[in-house]
Amino acid sequence: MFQIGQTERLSGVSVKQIRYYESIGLLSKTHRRENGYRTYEERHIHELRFIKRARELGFPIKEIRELLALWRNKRRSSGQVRVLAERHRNAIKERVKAHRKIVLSLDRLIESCKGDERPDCPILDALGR
Amino acid sequence: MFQIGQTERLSGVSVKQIRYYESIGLLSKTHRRENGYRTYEERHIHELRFIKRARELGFPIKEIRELLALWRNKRRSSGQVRVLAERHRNAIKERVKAHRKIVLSLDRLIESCKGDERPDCPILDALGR
DNA sequence: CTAAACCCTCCCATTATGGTAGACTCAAGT
DNA sequence: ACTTGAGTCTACCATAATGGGAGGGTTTAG
Repeated sequence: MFQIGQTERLSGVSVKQIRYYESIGLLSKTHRRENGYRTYEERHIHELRFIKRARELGFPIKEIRELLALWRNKRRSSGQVRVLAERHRNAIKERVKAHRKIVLSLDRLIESCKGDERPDCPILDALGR
Repeated sequence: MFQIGQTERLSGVSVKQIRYYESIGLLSKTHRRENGYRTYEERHIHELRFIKRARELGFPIKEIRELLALWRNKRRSSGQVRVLAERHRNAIKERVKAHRKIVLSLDRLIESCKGDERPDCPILDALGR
Protein backbone atom coordinates (compact mmCIF):
# COMPACT_ATOMS: atom_id res chain seq x y z
CA MET A 1 0.00 0.00 0.00
CA PHE A 2 1.67 3.16 -1.24
CA GLN A 3 0.45 6.67 -1.33
CA ILE A 4 0.71 8.81 -4.39
CA GLY A 5 4.13 10.34 -3.66
CA GLN A 6 5.75 6.96 -3.22
CA THR A 7 4.01 5.76 -6.32
CA GLU A 8 5.50 8.64 -8.25
CA ARG A 9 8.98 7.64 -7.10
CA LEU A 10 8.43 3.97 -7.80
CA SER A 11 6.92 4.42 -11.25
CA GLY A 12 8.61 7.53 -12.52
CA VAL A 13 5.23 9.00 -13.38
CA SER A 14 4.40 12.39 -11.89
CA VAL A 15 1.67 12.81 -9.30
CA LYS A 16 -0.18 15.00 -11.75
CA GLN A 17 -0.04 12.37 -14.42
CA ILE A 18 -1.10 9.62 -12.06
CA ARG A 19 -4.22 11.52 -11.06
CA TYR A 20 -4.91 12.39 -14.67
CA TYR A 21 -4.57 8.81 -15.89
CA GLU A 22 -6.98 7.75 -13.20
CA SER A 23 -9.44 10.52 -14.06
CA ILE A 24 -9.69 9.39 -17.67
CA GLY A 25 -10.03 5.76 -16.67
CA LEU A 26 -6.68 4.67 -18.01
CA LEU A 27 -5.26 3.54 -14.71
CA SER A 28 -7.14 0.96 -12.63
CA LYS A 29 -9.33 2.37 -9.93
CA THR A 30 -7.64 3.10 -6.64
CA HIS A 31 -8.87 2.73 -3.12
CA ARG A 32 -9.22 5.75 -0.90
CA ARG A 33 -8.40 5.87 2.75
CA GLU A 34 -10.69 7.49 5.28
CA ASN A 35 -8.90 10.78 4.81
CA GLY A 36 -9.44 10.74 1.07
CA TYR A 37 -5.87 9.80 0.16
CA ARG A 38 -5.46 7.41 -2.74
CA THR A 39 -3.67 4.14 -2.07
CA TYR A 40 -1.78 2.15 -4.65
CA GLU A 41 -0.65 -1.43 -4.93
CA GLU A 42 1.98 -3.21 -6.99
CA ARG A 43 -0.52 -3.62 -9.76
CA HIS A 44 -0.79 0.15 -10.19
CA ILE A 45 2.95 0.58 -10.25
CA HIS A 46 3.17 -1.94 -13.05
CA GLU A 47 0.44 -0.25 -15.01
CA LEU A 48 2.08 3.13 -14.61
CA ARG A 49 5.42 1.79 -15.80
CA PHE A 50 3.64 0.26 -18.75
CA ILE A 51 2.01 3.56 -19.57
CA LYS A 52 5.27 5.41 -19.16
CA ARG A 53 7.13 3.14 -21.54
CA ALA A 54 4.37 3.29 -24.10
CA ARG A 55 4.35 7.09 -23.86
CA GLU A 56 8.11 7.13 -24.36
CA LEU A 57 7.50 5.17 -27.54
CA GLY A 58 5.15 7.93 -28.59
CA PHE A 59 1.89 6.02 -28.28
CA PRO A 60 -1.02 8.41 -27.73
CA ILE A 61 -3.18 7.69 -24.74
CA LYS A 62 -6.03 6.41 -26.86
CA GLU A 63 -3.79 3.64 -28.15
CA ILE A 64 -2.29 2.95 -24.76
CA ARG A 65 -5.81 2.32 -23.63
CA GLU A 66 -6.08 -0.46 -26.19
CA LEU A 67 -2.65 -1.83 -25.38
CA LEU A 68 -3.49 -1.89 -21.71
CA ALA A 69 -6.73 -3.71 -22.41
CA LEU A 70 -4.81 -6.32 -24.37
CA TRP A 71 -2.20 -6.54 -21.66
CA ARG A 72 -4.85 -7.22 -19.05
CA ASN A 73 -6.68 -9.70 -21.23
CA LYS A 74 -5.03 -13.08 -20.96
CA ARG A 75 -6.88 -14.39 -24.01
CA ARG A 76 -5.72 -11.72 -26.42
CA SER A 77 -3.84 -12.52 -29.60
CA SER A 78 -0.40 -11.09 -30.21
CA GLY A 79 -1.60 -10.22 -33.71
CA GLN A 80 -3.77 -7.44 -32.36
CA VAL A 81 -0.87 -5.90 -30.52
CA ARG A 82 1.32 -6.13 -33.54
CA VAL A 83 -1.23 -4.33 -35.66
CA LEU A 84 -1.38 -1.50 -33.15
CA ALA A 85 2.39 -1.25 -33.01
CA GLU A 86 2.74 -1.27 -36.77
CA ARG A 87 0.08 1.34 -37.24
CA HIS A 88 1.84 3.54 -34.73
CA ARG A 89 5.23 2.98 -36.27
CA ASN A 90 3.88 3.98 -39.66
CA ALA A 91 2.39 7.14 -38.24
CA ILE A 92 5.74 8.13 -36.78
CA LYS A 93 7.53 7.25 -39.98
CA GLU A 94 5.22 9.59 -41.83
CA ARG A 95 5.98 12.35 -39.38
CA VAL A 96 9.69 11.75 -39.77
CA LYS A 97 9.36 11.86 -43.51
CA ALA A 98 7.49 15.16 -43.39
CA HIS A 99 9.99 16.64 -40.98
CA ARG A 100 12.94 15.57 -43.08
CA LYS A 101 11.43 17.34 -46.04
CA ILE A 102 11.11 20.45 -43.95
CA VAL A 103 14.70 20.19 -42.81
CA LEU A 104 15.82 19.93 -46.43
CA SER A 105 13.84 23.03 -47.34
CA LEU A 106 15.32 24.89 -44.42
CA ASP A 107 18.77 23.70 -45.39
CA ARG A 108 18.34 25.20 -48.83
CA LEU A 109 16.99 28.47 -47.48
CA ILE A 110 19.71 28.82 -44.87
CA GLU A 111 22.33 27.92 -47.43
CA SER A 112 21.18 30.73 -49.67
CA CYS A 113 21.26 33.27 -46.86
CA LYS A 114 24.51 35.05 -46.30
CA GLY A 115 23.53 35.98 -42.77
CA ASP A 116 25.28 39.30 -42.75
CA GLU A 117 24.25 42.74 -41.58
CA ARG A 118 22.45 43.61 -44.77
CA PRO A 119 18.68 43.62 -45.09
CA ASP A 120 18.72 41.43 -48.15
CA CYS A 121 17.38 38.05 -47.12
CA PRO A 122 16.50 35.13 -49.38
CA ILE A 123 14.66 33.39 -46.58
CA LEU A 124 12.17 36.19 -46.18
CA ASP A 125 11.99 36.53 -49.95
CA ALA A 126 11.04 32.90 -50.26
CA LEU A 127 8.40 33.10 -47.55
CA GLY A 128 6.96 36.32 -48.91
CA ARG A 129 7.05 35.22 -52.50
CA MET B 1 -10.89 45.25 -51.08
CA PHE B 2 -11.77 41.63 -50.39
CA GLN B 3 -13.97 40.12 -47.81
CA ILE B 4 -12.89 37.22 -45.71
CA GLY B 5 -14.17 34.45 -47.97
CA GLN B 6 -12.32 35.78 -50.98
CA THR B 7 -9.26 36.24 -48.84
CA GLU B 8 -9.43 32.61 -47.86
CA ARG B 9 -9.47 31.57 -51.51
CA LEU B 10 -6.68 33.94 -52.47
CA SER B 11 -4.37 33.05 -49.59
CA GLY B 12 -5.18 29.43 -48.93
CA VAL B 13 -5.67 30.23 -45.26
CA SER B 14 -9.00 29.26 -43.70
CA VAL B 15 -11.48 31.86 -42.52
CA LYS B 16 -11.07 30.51 -39.01
CA GLN B 17 -7.33 30.90 -39.16
CA ILE B 18 -7.54 34.39 -40.62
CA ARG B 19 -9.72 35.58 -37.77
CA TYR B 20 -7.48 33.83 -35.29
CA TYR B 21 -4.28 35.36 -36.66
CA GLU B 22 -5.88 38.74 -36.43
CA SER B 23 -7.10 38.15 -32.88
CA ILE B 24 -3.59 37.39 -31.66
CA GLY B 25 -2.13 40.35 -33.47
CA LEU B 26 -0.19 38.33 -36.00
CA LEU B 27 -1.97 39.67 -39.04
CA SER B 28 -2.12 43.41 -39.66
CA LYS B 29 -5.25 45.11 -38.50
CA THR B 30 -8.17 45.07 -40.89
CA HIS B 31 -10.78 47.66 -41.63
CA ARG B 32 -14.40 46.97 -40.93
CA ARG B 33 -17.28 48.01 -43.06
CA GLU B 34 -20.41 49.54 -41.62
CA ASN B 35 -21.97 46.10 -41.30
CA GLY B 36 -19.05 44.78 -39.29
CA TYR B 37 -17.52 42.76 -42.11
CA ARG B 38 -13.73 42.72 -42.29
CA THR B 39 -12.10 43.98 -45.46
CA TYR B 40 -8.71 42.91 -46.71
CA GLU B 41 -6.19 44.36 -49.12
CA GLU B 42 -3.29 42.92 -51.09
CA ARG B 43 -1.05 43.48 -48.11
CA HIS B 44 -3.07 41.05 -46.01
CA ILE B 45 -3.03 38.41 -48.71
CA HIS B 46 0.73 38.62 -48.81
CA GLU B 47 1.03 38.37 -45.07
CA LEU B 48 -1.28 35.38 -44.98
CA ARG B 49 0.70 33.60 -47.66
CA PHE B 50 3.84 34.35 -45.71
CA ILE B 51 2.32 32.90 -42.57
CA LYS B 52 1.06 29.87 -44.43
CA ARG B 53 4.46 29.07 -45.88
CA ALA B 54 6.17 29.55 -42.57
CA ARG B 55 3.63 27.25 -40.91
CA GLU B 56 4.25 24.66 -43.58
CA LEU B 57 7.90 24.83 -42.65
CA GLY B 58 6.87 24.10 -39.09
CA PHE B 59 7.59 27.49 -37.58
CA PRO B 60 5.48 28.05 -34.48
CA ILE B 61 3.45 31.22 -34.43
CA LYS B 62 5.69 32.85 -31.88
CA GLU B 63 8.58 32.63 -34.32
CA ILE B 64 6.47 33.66 -37.28
CA ARG B 65 5.74 36.78 -35.32
CA GLU B 66 9.45 37.54 -35.27
CA LEU B 67 9.89 36.64 -38.93
CA LEU B 68 7.03 38.90 -39.90
CA ALA B 69 8.51 41.73 -37.90
CA LEU B 70 11.79 41.29 -39.73
CA TRP B 71 9.97 41.01 -43.02
CA ARG B 72 8.18 44.29 -42.43
CA ASN B 73 11.31 46.02 -41.19
CA LYS B 74 13.32 47.25 -44.14
CA ARG B 75 16.38 47.87 -41.98
CA ARG B 76 16.70 44.34 -40.61
CA SER B 77 19.80 42.23 -41.08
CA SER B 78 19.61 38.88 -42.81
CA GLY B 79 21.71 37.51 -39.96
CA GLN B 80 18.77 37.71 -37.58
CA VAL B 81 16.57 35.76 -39.94
CA ARG B 82 19.21 33.17 -40.43
CA VAL B 83 19.59 32.66 -36.71
CA LEU B 84 15.87 32.10 -36.40
CA ALA B 85 15.84 29.64 -39.26
CA GLU B 86 18.82 27.73 -37.90
CA ARG B 87 17.36 27.51 -34.45
CA HIS B 88 14.16 26.16 -35.88
CA ARG B 89 15.94 23.68 -38.11
CA ASN B 90 17.87 22.36 -35.15
CA ALA B 91 14.69 21.92 -33.16
CA ILE B 92 13.18 19.86 -35.94
CA LYS B 93 16.33 17.85 -36.36
CA GLU B 94 16.17 16.94 -32.71
CA ARG B 95 12.60 15.82 -33.11
CA VAL B 96 13.52 13.71 -36.10
CA LYS B 97 16.36 12.15 -34.18
CA ALA B 98 14.08 11.27 -31.29
CA HIS B 99 11.45 9.86 -33.59
CA ARG B 100 13.95 7.76 -35.46
CA LYS B 101 15.06 6.21 -32.21
CA ILE B 102 11.46 5.38 -31.46
CA VAL B 103 10.98 3.82 -34.86
CA LEU B 104 14.04 1.66 -34.29
CA SER B 105 12.67 0.49 -30.96
CA LEU B 106 9.33 -0.28 -32.52
CA ASP B 107 11.07 -2.12 -35.33
CA ARG B 108 12.77 -4.36 -32.81
CA LEU B 109 9.58 -4.98 -30.89
CA ILE B 110 7.52 -5.72 -33.95
CA GLU B 111 10.25 -7.95 -35.30
CA SER B 112 10.16 -10.03 -32.14
CA CYS B 113 6.40 -10.40 -32.29
CA LYS B 114 5.08 -13.29 -34.29
CA GLY B 115 1.69 -11.67 -34.58
CA ASP B 116 -0.30 -14.85 -34.47
CA GLU B 117 -3.43 -15.87 -32.63
CA ARG B 118 -1.65 -16.76 -29.44
CA PRO B 119 -1.67 -14.55 -26.36
CA ASP B 120 2.09 -14.61 -26.05
CA CYS B 121 3.33 -11.13 -26.99
CA PRO B 122 6.86 -9.79 -26.65
CA ILE B 123 5.64 -6.24 -27.21
CA LEU B 124 3.41 -6.29 -24.18
CA ASP B 125 6.11 -8.12 -22.25
CA ALA B 126 8.56 -5.36 -23.02
CA LEU B 127 6.16 -2.61 -22.06
CA GLY B 128 5.11 -4.36 -18.87
CA ARG B 129 8.59 -5.39 -17.90
C1' DC C 1 -40.29 38.54 -50.43
C1' DT C 2 -37.69 34.55 -49.70
C1' DA C 3 -33.80 31.48 -50.01
C1' DA C 4 -28.97 30.93 -50.30
C1' DA C 5 -24.69 32.37 -49.31
C1' DC C 6 -22.00 35.30 -46.48
C1' DC C 7 -20.50 37.19 -42.30
C1' DC C 8 -20.42 38.06 -37.24
C1' DT C 9 -19.36 36.68 -32.10
C1' DC C 10 -19.09 33.37 -28.53
C1' DC C 11 -18.40 28.93 -26.75
C1' DC C 12 -16.61 24.19 -26.77
C1' DA C 13 -13.29 20.44 -27.95
C1' DT C 14 -8.96 18.74 -29.00
C1' DT C 15 -3.73 16.48 -26.36
C1' DA C 16 -1.17 15.84 -22.34
C1' DT C 17 1.00 18.21 -19.04
C1' DG C 18 2.30 21.70 -15.62
C1' DG C 19 1.17 25.32 -12.32
C1' DT C 20 -1.26 27.38 -8.51
C1' DA C 21 -4.51 28.34 -4.72
C1' DG C 22 -6.92 27.11 -0.73
C1' DA C 23 -7.84 23.62 2.39
C1' DC C 24 -7.05 19.37 4.93
C1' DT C 25 -4.03 15.59 7.16
C1' DC C 26 -0.31 13.67 9.34
C1' DA C 27 4.13 13.13 11.64
C1' DA C 28 7.91 15.04 14.13
C1' DG C 29 9.98 18.26 17.15
C1' DT C 30 9.65 21.68 20.96
C1' DA D 1 -0.55 20.72 23.37
C1' DC D 2 1.16 23.44 19.57
C1' DT D 3 3.61 24.46 15.63
C1' DT D 4 5.85 23.39 11.42
C1' DG D 5 6.63 21.09 7.22
C1' DA D 6 5.62 17.64 4.09
C1' DG D 7 2.07 15.28 1.82
C1' DT D 8 -2.43 15.22 -0.20
C1' DC D 9 -6.95 16.79 -1.92
C1' DT D 10 -9.98 19.38 -5.51
C1' DA D 11 -10.68 22.92 -8.77
C1' DC D 12 -9.26 26.10 -11.95
C1' DC D 13 -6.07 28.10 -15.49
C1' DA D 14 -2.64 27.79 -19.27
C1' DT D 15 -0.41 25.82 -23.05
C1' DA D 16 -0.68 25.52 -29.33
C1' DA D 17 -3.37 25.86 -33.21
C1' DT D 18 -7.32 24.51 -35.24
C1' DG D 19 -12.04 22.98 -36.20
C1' DG D 20 -16.96 22.79 -35.17
C1' DG D 21 -21.27 24.67 -34.17
C1' DA D 22 -25.10 27.72 -32.41
C1' DG D 23 -27.62 31.76 -32.95
C1' DG D 24 -28.16 35.83 -35.34
C1' DG D 25 -27.43 39.70 -38.82
C1' DT D 26 -26.59 40.97 -44.10
C1' DT D 27 -26.54 40.80 -48.90
C1' DT D 28 -27.80 39.24 -53.41
C1' DA D 29 -30.36 36.81 -56.83
C1' DG D 30 -34.56 34.92 -58.30
